Amino acid sequence: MPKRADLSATFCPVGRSAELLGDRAVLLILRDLFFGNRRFEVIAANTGLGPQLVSARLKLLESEGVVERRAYQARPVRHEYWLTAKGKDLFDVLYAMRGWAERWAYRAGETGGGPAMRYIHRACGTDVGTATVCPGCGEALGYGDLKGEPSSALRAEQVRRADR
Amino acid sequence: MPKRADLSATFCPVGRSAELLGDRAVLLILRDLFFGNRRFEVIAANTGLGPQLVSARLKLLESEGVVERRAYQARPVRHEYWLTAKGKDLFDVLYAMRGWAERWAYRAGETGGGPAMRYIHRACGTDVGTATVCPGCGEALGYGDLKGEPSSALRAEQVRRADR
DNA sequence: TTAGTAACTATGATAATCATAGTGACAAGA
DNA sequence: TCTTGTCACTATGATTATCATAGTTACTAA
Repeated sequence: MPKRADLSATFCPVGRSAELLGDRAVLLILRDLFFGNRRFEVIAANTGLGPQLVSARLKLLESEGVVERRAYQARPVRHEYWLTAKGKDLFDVLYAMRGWAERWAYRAGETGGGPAMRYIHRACGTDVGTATVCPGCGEALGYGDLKGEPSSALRAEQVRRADR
Repeated sequence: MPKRADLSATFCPVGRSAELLGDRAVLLILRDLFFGNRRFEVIAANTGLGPQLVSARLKLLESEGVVERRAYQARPVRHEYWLTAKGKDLFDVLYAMRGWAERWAYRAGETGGGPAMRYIHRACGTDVGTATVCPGCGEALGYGDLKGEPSSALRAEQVRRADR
């Protein structure tokens, strides 16, 4: 294909986000980062993406200020990838995507009853379902307020992916 | 590139959403549909996408049950594209993308002071900023609760795009 | 008959992606 | 020392998606 169209100049905010987020590799890597996976190999394995794509996207995310590289050991120098404040602020987007999928993208009983990924409001312990406001205490929910727990089906899949 | 990897089988809800939403063309078309643009040519012009891409993505969105075709005239038969309930439920995702862009993707003063796109809570008239809960009355905000108003810079861009 | 409109389809050049294999820098054990 | 192992990548070639541009279909209106 020819060079992908550049959306960074548009005044539309969805267009500007789409420049970065309208890419499956970026979304999958962000998901992993929110999940706590910070190592290159772990991200590559869990996303199923090839190493050149992971490398290219992490460089892009770093240049956009969404991710930062931190050395976790010298000799040999090795790095981890951490979300910046700008990166953490993308939580709402991924959480909304997750909510939509929970409501529309599963056949009945596919995950064994509950949601594929359960979220608990840390402050009050309520299972929030797919809400953006806690149904227990009425507080608005953002990154840090929630504790995610994958269903057993999802956990099993992650273990399978790690073994490769 | 080779056939894009299939994410429809993963148990991860973000992965399932990314299958559809991890694509700039899809996001731009959805944006237009939420904006009220329902005609093929209008969408093609405003997104800047070529007609084959628009055609392919609208077919995809229709097959996913996100969009439905409605004839708006017979002789010659012409169709418009409308969001279904499943489609309208994607509002939270696009609204979160917009919020993130408003907070991070503009240089100071680029839009002339305010946000690129302003949202007003219909029920109480409050400008909600980028909140998911109305700062005026405390209600949770979803599709239908909000009235969007593009900034003058964004309006000007839309007019420019329409003239082509 | 000619021009116009809306919604597409066809064609060819180019670039992004996948699968697979390979590299560099070091540590640990035999 | 030699081999094996780990982590984070880079290199290569086949394949396919995308862009730009032009063309098609089915009508209406002048």
